[in-house]
Amino acid sequence: MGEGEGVDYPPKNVSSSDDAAAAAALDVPAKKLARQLDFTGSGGAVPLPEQLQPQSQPQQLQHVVAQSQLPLQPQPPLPQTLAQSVISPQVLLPHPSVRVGKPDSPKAKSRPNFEIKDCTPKKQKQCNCKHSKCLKLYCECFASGIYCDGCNCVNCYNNVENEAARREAVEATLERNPNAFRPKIASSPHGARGRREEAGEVLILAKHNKGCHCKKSGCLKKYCECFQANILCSENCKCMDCKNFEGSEERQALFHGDQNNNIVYMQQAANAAITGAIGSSGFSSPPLSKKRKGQELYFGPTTKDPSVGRLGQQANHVRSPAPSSSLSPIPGARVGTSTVGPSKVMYRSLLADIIQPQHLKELCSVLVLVSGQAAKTLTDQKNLKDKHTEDLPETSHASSTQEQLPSQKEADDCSSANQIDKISPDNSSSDGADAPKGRPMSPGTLALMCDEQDPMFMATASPIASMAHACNTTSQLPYGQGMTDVYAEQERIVLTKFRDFLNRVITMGEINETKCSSLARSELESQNEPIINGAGNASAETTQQEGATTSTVPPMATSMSTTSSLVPNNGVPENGEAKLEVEKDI
DNA sequence: GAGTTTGAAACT
DNA sequence: CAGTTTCAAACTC
Repeated sequence: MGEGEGVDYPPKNVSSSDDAAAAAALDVPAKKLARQLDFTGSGGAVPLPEQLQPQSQPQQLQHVVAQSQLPLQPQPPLPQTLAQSVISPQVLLPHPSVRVGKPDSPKAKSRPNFEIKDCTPKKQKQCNCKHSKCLKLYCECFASGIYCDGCNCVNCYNNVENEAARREAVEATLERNPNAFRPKIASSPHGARGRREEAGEVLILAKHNKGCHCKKSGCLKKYCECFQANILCSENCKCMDCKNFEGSEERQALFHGDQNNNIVYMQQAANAAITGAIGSSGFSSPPLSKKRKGQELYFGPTTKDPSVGRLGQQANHVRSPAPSSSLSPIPGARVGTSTVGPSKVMYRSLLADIIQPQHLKELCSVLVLVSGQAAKTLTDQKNLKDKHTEDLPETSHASSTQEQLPSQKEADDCSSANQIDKISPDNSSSDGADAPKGRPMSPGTLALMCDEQDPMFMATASPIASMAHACNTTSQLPYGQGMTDVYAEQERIVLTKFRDFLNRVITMGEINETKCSSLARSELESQNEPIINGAGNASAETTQQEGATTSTVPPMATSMSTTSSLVPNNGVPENGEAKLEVEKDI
């Protein structure tokens, strides 16, 4: 069924998109809304772009609105963007639902929309609005910038048929709040290096722009936008009796007690492990902007002044995570290395100490190098091949020859560019916006490049992106298949190398696991005490590892020193140069 | 599935 | 800007 078809919606007062009719229809059911719309319509001063024409296609309209109102806003979480840009055909705003997602409606229709979260298809939200006509922010679809489609709403105007009314509503909403359609959740601008993903949390860094105002839910129910977005309450919040802070017993109990969350928890713990593996400890320092509501008591429970209470909480919490840990009856739930008491079971990533930041840089360098070399090698090969065929009667090969020559130039550019250190995060400015000038990216890649502004990510991505950019300043699509092959080869090699790297990491982790298991087992035997850490039962057969439990695992630096080994062989450069010389000779 | 609770959005 | 009302989602039974 199509968008806004009668099956899903009650009979509309307006079946056409006639503006006047739509406006009239709006007047019928709710004068408030009519007034609201008149208010904006008469204003005419709504700072909406002139491109916002009634004749605009929905998507166009949305892009226009989006561009006007969402210029520099922090990007929403990636999955949302992916969902919107790749899947949803009725994308209305590029920053749709940073509004917190809504779980599947129990009344889900037979043909639900889908969105992708973490590459997992998921039903799109479906509203149940009755009185708002889906033209107010009450409506999650409207707020997310999407048309209602397959929703259970009544008297819905958030569809193509009522585009005029909808547009007015958008204007009205924007007039009230220019940021109404902007993401509610923003990544912390300072969290890039302080990033830590606590077990049971996904978006620790993210922060609700406006903050919640919860009073009774303790911010531990989905009434709370922060909780629903899976982020901690921040200093932006004005909530009361908040339990959605780092170290909260209730919060941890919530995550740990619910068996349904176990899988999620494990996955997130794995994320934490991976994240924590970068650096010297499993968990890095606590986040800087987390409050501790329990300490509001010290400032007075009615303290609503953020400048006092929040900051106080914040400061207190930042300086001493230990108290919260000591308050927590849940051992090992999540502890920083500095907060672990002797009786606590400390979780430490099996990858701790293995990967160091410089290793990532090395990895990036290698990937860039390999990619450039692959491009050069491939184009050289093609060139040689073409050179040979050039001698033959020129027929259909002419075009392919023309393809390859510029490609060769690009390859050269790449190789030279690769000699420059492109690891610098400063180069991260080459985001998706540059993509049109550079290498055509897959939608997914493009989405990644566009939406992920995490400096760390960009530091990783930028080399490839900048390389692609640097390599394609002179040519692009016109050269078609030839470069496509090169890109494919580059991608293949880079991914292969990255896979190899990950395999190494996994191997190192497994070694650590084995040793930890042995240690746990030995302690178990010696102390006859239960080991809480799940690693304890990992392998009882690995007793041959006993005796080496105190030895340090070979640091990743060792294997990373073989980062160069990620390169197929060190002779590749020479090889490439040799081929280059051959070409010059030709 | 109906009724209640909750907090954001809208309104005064 | 604070207080109130409206609204729809979340939640409970």
